[in-house]
Amino acid sequence: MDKQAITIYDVARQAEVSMATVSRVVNGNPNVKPSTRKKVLEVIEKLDYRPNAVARGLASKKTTTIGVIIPDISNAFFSSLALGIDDIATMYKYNISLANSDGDAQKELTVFNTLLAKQMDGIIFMGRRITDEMLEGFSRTYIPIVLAGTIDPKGEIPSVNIDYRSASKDAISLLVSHGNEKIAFVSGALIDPINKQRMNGYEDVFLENRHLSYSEGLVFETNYSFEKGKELAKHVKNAGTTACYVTDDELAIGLMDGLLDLGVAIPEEIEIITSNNSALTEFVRPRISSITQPLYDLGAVAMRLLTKLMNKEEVEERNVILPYDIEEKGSTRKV
Amino acid sequence: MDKQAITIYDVARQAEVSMATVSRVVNGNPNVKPSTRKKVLEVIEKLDYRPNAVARGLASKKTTTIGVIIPDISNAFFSSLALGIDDIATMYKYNISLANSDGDAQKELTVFNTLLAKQMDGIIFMGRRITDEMLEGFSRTYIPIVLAGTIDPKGEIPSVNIDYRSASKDAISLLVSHGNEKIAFVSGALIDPINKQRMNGYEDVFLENRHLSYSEGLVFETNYSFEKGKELAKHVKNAGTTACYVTDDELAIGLMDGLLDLGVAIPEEIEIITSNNSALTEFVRPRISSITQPLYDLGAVAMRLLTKLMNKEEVEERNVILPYDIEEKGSTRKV
DNA sequence: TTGAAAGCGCTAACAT
DNA sequence: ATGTTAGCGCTTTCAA
Repeated sequence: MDKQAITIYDVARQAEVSMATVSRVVNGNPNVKPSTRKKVLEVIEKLDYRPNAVARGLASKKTTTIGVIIPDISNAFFSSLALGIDDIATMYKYNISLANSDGDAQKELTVFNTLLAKQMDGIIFMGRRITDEMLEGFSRTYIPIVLAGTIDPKGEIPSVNIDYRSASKDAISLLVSHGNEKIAFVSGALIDPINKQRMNGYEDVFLENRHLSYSEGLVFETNYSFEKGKELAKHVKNAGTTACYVTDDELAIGLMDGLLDLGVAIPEEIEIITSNNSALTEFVRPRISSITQPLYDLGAVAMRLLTKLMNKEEVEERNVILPYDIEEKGSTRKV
Repeated sequence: MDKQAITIYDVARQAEVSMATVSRVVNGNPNVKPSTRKKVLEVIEKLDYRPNAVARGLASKKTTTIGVIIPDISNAFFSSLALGIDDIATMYKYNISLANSDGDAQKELTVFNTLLAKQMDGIIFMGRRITDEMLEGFSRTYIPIVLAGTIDPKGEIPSVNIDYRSASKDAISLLVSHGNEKIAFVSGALIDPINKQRMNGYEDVFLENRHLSYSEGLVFETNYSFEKGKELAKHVKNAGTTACYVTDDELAIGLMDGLLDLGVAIPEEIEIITSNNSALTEFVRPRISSITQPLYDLGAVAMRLLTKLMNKEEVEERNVILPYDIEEKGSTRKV
């Protein structure tokens, strides 16, 4: 027996008005005489009536719910974005349907489709890589989609990011300015567009500093995890590098931990700079220097952009680039 | 113009069958002749028909969506639970509506109500404290609710937890067995039921070890954050304690960092043991010893319990207690 | 300012 | 095995 037995019809009957009037009251439509509004409100109160959002969604074709596809909710980077998304969504009275994709292409597609079936008003997609199938799925629907902290190589989907290429270039240039000549590039999958951009930034540095020579032996591709970083430590050390740019914080922390185990002094012998400046970078000793991305804002702005798209407002820029900075902490030398 | 213009009716017409038959095919009802099933499937494919889950929800009174209320999505403890919830939810074909509450009582109430309005089939609640209003809200609805990693002092709401009292007692007893006599209890809000239980465990230790005397000066109440832990370091040191039990990992890491800054050797001079064994405890040097809670399982089991409740299956135990353990790492001494 | 009535797209008896 | 027919609870013209 559902307690949710009271419908708009019950309220209408008891208040001796039509369903339409109740609907108007509930939706704050001004075209209601104050006295009848009052009467309706009283009955609503008395009956403890709660509008059924599903019925409303069917009738109005709006669910006031947006879908969020996230690779890993327990990952500090993405959950920070999610927090920003949630805050702004709440501000604009939207709810969030959250779906973890494990970064699995098949699962992304599946959850995307169920999100569509559930009539989301919009979708925010986060992922390290976007498959062509996914892109095609995006283009086959008319509901607005925004990428947060996620790159569409074709630049067709509205998105919010920082300039990863320029950021990594700056980070690495900083290391160059410290006199480092053998700088390692420690990254997650190089096929990921975001890492491709970072790699471009790495290469840019060589173009500007002709005395440096690019060496494949200084590029390390692995997975985003503490353990992988730790495993990599000896290879990084053996490569004779004196500084590393790392594309993920956990990876960077693992790398540093491994290097410390090998007796390497950080930052005296090897400098490290990472990419996300998540809280983790503040928890370790020494603190890890990092590119600072406005993680929360990346999510918040993406959500704000989505609201505009959902309202069919004009948006001046569909591919938003947020500013970054570099925070020098304990894992890089003071000069 | 919605691309989602094709309805079950369109399919029915083109396939020259009734809506009911299409519905049967879509829902895998076996009472359909293979040949007509095939025909319907073809039309579905051709038209790229996707069932509207909102309409289905209205008609069937099931949304196959569950609500999840979480204090902070970017907190390692809760997001680990969320991951477990999501995995099992996906396994049982449920979607998740996620709502961040900031641990704010008012917001919890608000999101709970919108979740009800959106006709969730069930709700998983996580929070550090449950207000009476919230409890009353829970009791006013018939949809199943499960608490994950969250304590209802009255024990009325189905829940999944570990035995926090016993766990903290064990952790502290370990510190006693190392010869410590002044053991600090460093906690978040003592009013939170979970911390009350831990406090009880702390007190239990004194009952069993008459040579120890309880002192208020050894109980530190603060907020869950790295900074607060760091601030607390000097007070903890000045209190002359030689060991601390901490109820939160970030707090513990902050405390350790602060103590290290003060030149205190960990674990030689002060031992630390924390409560959640999140990945963070592995990132710092020394590694932090911890009670190990099955975080993922806490969420997974809660979700599994919820599915049973939603299916009106008999459940033997509505208040599930999962096992814990203690992992001795670098912040406690080997004996 | 209010009401009547036609859907929204689907499910679920009930027939056949 | 298939079709008919009511709804599900609400919004939204269109009239009045």
